[in-house]
Amino acid sequence: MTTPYSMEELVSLCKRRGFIFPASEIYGGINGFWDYGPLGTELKNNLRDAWWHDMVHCPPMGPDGEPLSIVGIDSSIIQNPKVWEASGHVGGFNDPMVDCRESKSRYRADHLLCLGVKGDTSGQIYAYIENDDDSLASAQKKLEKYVKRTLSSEEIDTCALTELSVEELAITVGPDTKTVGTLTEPRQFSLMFDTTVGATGGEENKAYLRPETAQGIFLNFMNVVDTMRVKVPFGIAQIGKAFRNEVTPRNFIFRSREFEQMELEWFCHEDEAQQWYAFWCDYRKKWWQQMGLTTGNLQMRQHDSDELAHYAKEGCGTFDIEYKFPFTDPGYGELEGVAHRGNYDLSRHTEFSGKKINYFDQQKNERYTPHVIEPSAGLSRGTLALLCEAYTPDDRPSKVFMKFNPRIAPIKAAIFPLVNKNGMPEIATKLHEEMRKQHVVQYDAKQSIGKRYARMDEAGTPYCFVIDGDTLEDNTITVRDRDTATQERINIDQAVAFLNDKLNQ
RNA sequence: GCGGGUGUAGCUCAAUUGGUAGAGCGUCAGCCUUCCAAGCUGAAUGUCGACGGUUCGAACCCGUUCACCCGCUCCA
Repeated sequence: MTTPYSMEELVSLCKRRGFIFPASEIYGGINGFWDYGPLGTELKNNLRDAWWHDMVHCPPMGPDGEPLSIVGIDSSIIQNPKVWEASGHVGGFNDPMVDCRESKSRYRADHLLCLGVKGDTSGQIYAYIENDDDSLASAQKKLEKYVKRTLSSEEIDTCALTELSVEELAITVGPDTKTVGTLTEPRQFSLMFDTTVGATGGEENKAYLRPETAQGIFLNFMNVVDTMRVKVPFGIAQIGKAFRNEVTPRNFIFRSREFEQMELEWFCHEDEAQQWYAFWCDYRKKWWQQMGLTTGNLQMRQHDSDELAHYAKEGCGTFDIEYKFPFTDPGYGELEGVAHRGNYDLSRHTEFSGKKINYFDQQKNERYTPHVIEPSAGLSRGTLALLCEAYTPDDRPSKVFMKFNPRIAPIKAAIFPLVNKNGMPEIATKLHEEMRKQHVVQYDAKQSIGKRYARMDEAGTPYCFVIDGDTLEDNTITVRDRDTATQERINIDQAVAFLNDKLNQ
């Protein structure tokens, strides 16, 4: 089944109803950046708060039935630049790229290898893609055609494309072309944002905006162990902005250059890591379902070994929780990655800083560097998934409504006087003032009741309380349900309890 | 980064072969209204994405640029 609506419709509603706007729009916008409007901010904050509550304040029970121990931190976006050398990001996020002018293809330079005849510096060189048998066969075929004979493996010289000189690159044939010299020189694509610390500037003061929040947690591992009386296994959580100079920002807020992450680093003994990995994969999928992603648009996917990140190679892999967005349909896009990072990060920081970063288990009398299971979720992407999931075309007057889970809906309820006279506004205003002490609610007395319902449908408000003529007689009001557009009548004194009850379901 | 497309009011879109911008919806005000964008009256809103050029005159033609969408590419 394909998505019954287009991304343009959703983007249009987000703009129209104040969820998301293009950043610096009056200046023509800026590629890869978006602003959250009033409703989008509420929505995102609700998702963020739900995560913090469910992961830090009230985490799930562990496999042994005991509550998990998780604490939160909020680390600086800018850290000592050595952090990113130790983490591998300075190396790993600086991929040299090569473009082919003829085939319009782009390759990672360090993923290209080259074939040539041994000892022959005047002939042609043929590039092929690493670990791609077809590409290798094609390159060898082209080389043999060029020298007009079959070559034995002893006669063929292989080297990395990055080792070629400018002259050699000029006589190189790209993987997907037959002419020489179509490949550009390898260019660095730095995925990390540079900035300068200090007013005087200068290269020696260069620093980076963090490309992930995780490192701030590893940096503070010993601080937390020394101050919080935590025992392994335990977790440290953090929510915050991260920055990446994506080559191609695309698909609304899905791949933006400034985004928010919700990351947990779960520290455990190596022997238990596999068990915790399975535990977190399972729990995190359930969590997303609880947030309202329940229609089968979620899937779990184990990474292939060749797509593992540099930090995950030591461990046992990465599981992606993916969502079927309208722009990925029928494919899926990553919402959260649950990675087994091994003890890569703590070990690297031990090595680069020279500081002791480990844990001593008094019971076992064992000192070790904990392994890490990392459920790393995208708050921005999660917000987008909630928007995509909620968007529900319908034949009602608004033609569409946002079917948010009440727990994460930006506005929980609206209070209307049926008509703006006869004492109804006074009662409605009083109810509104009572309700807003506990929940985000809106009062609206303007225009017809139908328009007010329609507005709330597009904002995704799950309940509308209406004070009508009967209220004056018997103290009852109607509650209109967003999803069914049906009403029930309750006593006005029970309205707050009614809403509390619905939001806690 | 490449190829294609789009850019006019908050949103969706018009504007005859170049003659200094309109509609619907929404928004706002008033009246009316006892339950689903109802009705009546009125109002506000655009440097036609930006810059430059051609022209007596450009939303329209040309160039550059920016943003968004689609397809490649990339994706910790």
